[in-house]
Amino acid sequence: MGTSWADAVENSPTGPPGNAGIAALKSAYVPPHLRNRPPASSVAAPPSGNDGFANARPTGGSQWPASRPDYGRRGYGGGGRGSGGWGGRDREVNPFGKDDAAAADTEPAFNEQENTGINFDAYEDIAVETSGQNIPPPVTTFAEIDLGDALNLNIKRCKYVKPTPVQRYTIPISLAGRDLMACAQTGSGKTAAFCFPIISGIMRGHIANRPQGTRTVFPLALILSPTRELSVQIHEEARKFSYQTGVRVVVTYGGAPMHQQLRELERGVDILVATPGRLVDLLERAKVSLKMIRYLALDEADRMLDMGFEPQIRKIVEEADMPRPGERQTMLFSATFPKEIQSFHSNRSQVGRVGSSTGLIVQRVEFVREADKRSHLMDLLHAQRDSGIQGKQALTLVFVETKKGADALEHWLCLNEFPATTIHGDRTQQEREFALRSFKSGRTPILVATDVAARGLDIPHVSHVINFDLPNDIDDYVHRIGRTGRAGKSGLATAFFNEKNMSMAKGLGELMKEANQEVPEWLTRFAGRPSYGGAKGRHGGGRFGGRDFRRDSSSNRGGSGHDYYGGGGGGGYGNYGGGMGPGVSSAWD
DNA sequence: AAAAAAG
Repeated sequence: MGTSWADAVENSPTGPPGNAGIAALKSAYVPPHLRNRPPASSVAAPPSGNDGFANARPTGGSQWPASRPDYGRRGYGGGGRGSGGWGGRDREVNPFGKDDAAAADTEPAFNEQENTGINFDAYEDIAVETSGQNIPPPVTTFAEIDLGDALNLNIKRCKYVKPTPVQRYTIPISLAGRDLMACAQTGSGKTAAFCFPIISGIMRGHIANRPQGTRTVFPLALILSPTRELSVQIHEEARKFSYQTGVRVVVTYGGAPMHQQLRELERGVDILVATPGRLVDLLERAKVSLKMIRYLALDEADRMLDMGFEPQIRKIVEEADMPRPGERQTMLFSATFPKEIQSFHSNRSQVGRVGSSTGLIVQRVEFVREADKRSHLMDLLHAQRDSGIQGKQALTLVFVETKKGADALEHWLCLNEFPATTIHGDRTQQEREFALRSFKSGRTPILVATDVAARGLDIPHVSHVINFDLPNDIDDYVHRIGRTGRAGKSGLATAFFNEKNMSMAKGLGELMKEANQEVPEWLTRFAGRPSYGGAKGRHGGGRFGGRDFRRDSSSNRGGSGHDYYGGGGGGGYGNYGGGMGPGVSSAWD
């Protein structure tokens, strides 16, 4: 498999040694039965001197004071900074709405965690490993990192009391100007993890003047995500973090009229959140230039580096005017990373993993013949309706394989008086967004979805994920069930398994076993069949010919393993040495 | 083989 395009994303072939070193963290979710084991930490990668932006000069008299004494004044953002920032006449809408009344000073701290939606206690015991040379140490409080007054106030407004593990480890790394690759779910505070350093860096960094007198805009940071809804979600969060910092965040995505997005862009943009297709369009129309990009963040990075996105990502990262690696900071985030992506990083990489919330999900798998799926689904829905689970705030997400299948199932559910809606790529963007809102609000507490909803979407109160059709890739399964058990809450995931899913038997069984779930005997039996067992992982059934590295490393337990040492990306994976021995071979260990 | 992402 050609890796050069991904190398362009992540590596610096020409830069000085280590200049584009991917600093990251490695961590492992530790289920309750294995906790209280000391977290491993290894430092093995070659030096990474990518401090290109870490040592951004103090701003001196620039318009970007590290802290803004005027943050209390609404609608003021200090205009006149090229294409970025809020124009003086613009009034910045308060993204916190009425909640902001409680914003700062008087809010008592003791119950704030309640409101974050993140069950911090569930994260307390997560072991985190980092690997790489001279990794900045993790922090335990936001106070330890100087993000600036305005950003700190927004953190307070968000009612974040202390950083989540992914934030504790990645923020210092990012602030030090290092590239990183981190494995974590959105509900674990991932968006903040890459937004805080970007916002902080833009505020205090020295910003060269952006070209004037052109309608082209020059964002300083680019955040890419694989679906429109995810981009919208990231934008909403990023707006909160950047409120009254003077840093302007704009989102662009397809399926919506372009002129409105263009108007937003022309009002100034510092951080651009985008889906690849629309961004390519904007680049070709010269509406956007990437010349000034200092930060590139890929959310759901494994999907972004997937074959289907390759041409677009290549255009954006290689063929447009984006600064090369080493001249920009690159951050990759995903809940799963196939080993091929890791090998792209070669021996400069440091790969991380932060507690996936999968351990908080009860996983069940049931053998359901294709023809029985609907009635079985009906049984489940009836049961949870009767037991009151399907209240207003308990949502059920049903994944199916095809768009057509989604429509059909939604129709059937509605006929049977189950309030359902559907989201998939054949619906208009308006319909998609309406469906998502209707689901979130509980108006239609059943959402039938294709994989468009599998990744990254943070929907509170999804109590049940049903894999009506199982995916063909264990990573997709991990992403899908990650829609429940968000932010440290518990959730239920039910999968319908039948003879069409034999290729998943081994992977699913292993995954469930390692997550300390009850594995049906029949599934183990299927997994043991030589014709099915492990064919996928070993011979490349996945998109990358492999699976999430956690899974790979666990399948390497017995033997020849470690193909990542010699593997494709031109380099070792030696940094695994101390941190990822057999004893720590899996996320679920 | 399917889904997503431009119109």
